[in-house]
Amino acid sequence: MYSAKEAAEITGLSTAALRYYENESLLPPIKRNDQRYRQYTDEDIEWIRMIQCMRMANIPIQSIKEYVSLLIQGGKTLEQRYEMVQEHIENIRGQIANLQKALTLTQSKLAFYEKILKEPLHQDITYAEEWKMFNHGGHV
Amino acid sequence: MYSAKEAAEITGLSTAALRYYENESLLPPIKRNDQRYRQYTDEDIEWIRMIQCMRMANIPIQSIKEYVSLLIQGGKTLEQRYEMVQEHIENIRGQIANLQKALTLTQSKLAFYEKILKEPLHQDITYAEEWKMFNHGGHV
DNA sequence: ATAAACTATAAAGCGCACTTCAAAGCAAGA
DNA sequence: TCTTGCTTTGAAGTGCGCTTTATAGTTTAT
Repeated sequence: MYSAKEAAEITGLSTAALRYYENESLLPPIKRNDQRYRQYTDEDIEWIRMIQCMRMANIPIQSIKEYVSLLIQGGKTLEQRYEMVQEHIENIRGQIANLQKALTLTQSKLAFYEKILKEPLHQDITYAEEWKMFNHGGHV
Repeated sequence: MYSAKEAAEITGLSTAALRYYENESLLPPIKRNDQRYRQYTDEDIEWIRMIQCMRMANIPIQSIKEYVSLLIQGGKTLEQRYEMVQEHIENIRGQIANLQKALTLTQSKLAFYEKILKEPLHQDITYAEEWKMFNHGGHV
């Protein structure tokens, strides 16, 4: 059993964020002691980690909420959850693809800068020319 | 030369977003015709595409602004820009790493669901158990 | 007895990246 | 002339994901 503060330390979230998640029904209602203080179980911590994983994938709070709702309803919602997870995967793949594209372009930019730092040009390049230069293969 | 509407169509942004970028100095001041309407040049469009690339990498407006400011100042800011681009690359790599991690876990989840859909369990699993099951290798 | 440390709640606030609104102007076509 | 369509501006509004604030309660140490 962990206090609010401990749960926050373990997960790296703030106590406020944990309460926010609970209010938004991303977490089940956390047990309280007779002082009405929250007592997070190991299962709660696992649960929080799952939410962190989903947040890491930029899944919106609302979608997590829907998923959690199905999960709590149990076995008969399995197919719906299966479909949601498939969509999440597609979404993550899309994000990765975008980032890869941006990474490639940004690396070209870096290479371009490295080249100029080594062999300085004796003439300034306009902003758009610079962009074109690495975006279209080094020719203005 | 493109009207506001055309520039919006070409880039996929809204005219409002284009004005917002201009106000925030992500774009240089766009030329106007004698009706005071904006006239986007091909260079402006290229410029916008660069911003879109940076936004795709989740680079905040403020950072783009700083980068653009250096770019407009020209050649003597090359090293600063070089460093910024390096940081952007590290940042993008970090984002990709996070997404890869989330993707792996989510794929495990999908595999877990597929298995259960084929060979149904005759007992419900609790939420945290389900998570543990795929997160820790299939054992509760 | 008092202060320090932890907790609780509801409500308001915040930073970001836009979007929407309201009021106005110009220009071409019916 | 009047409507339609495009544009302008500043200001206010929106949605998200929390954070901060204000107020209050309990327990432990000094």
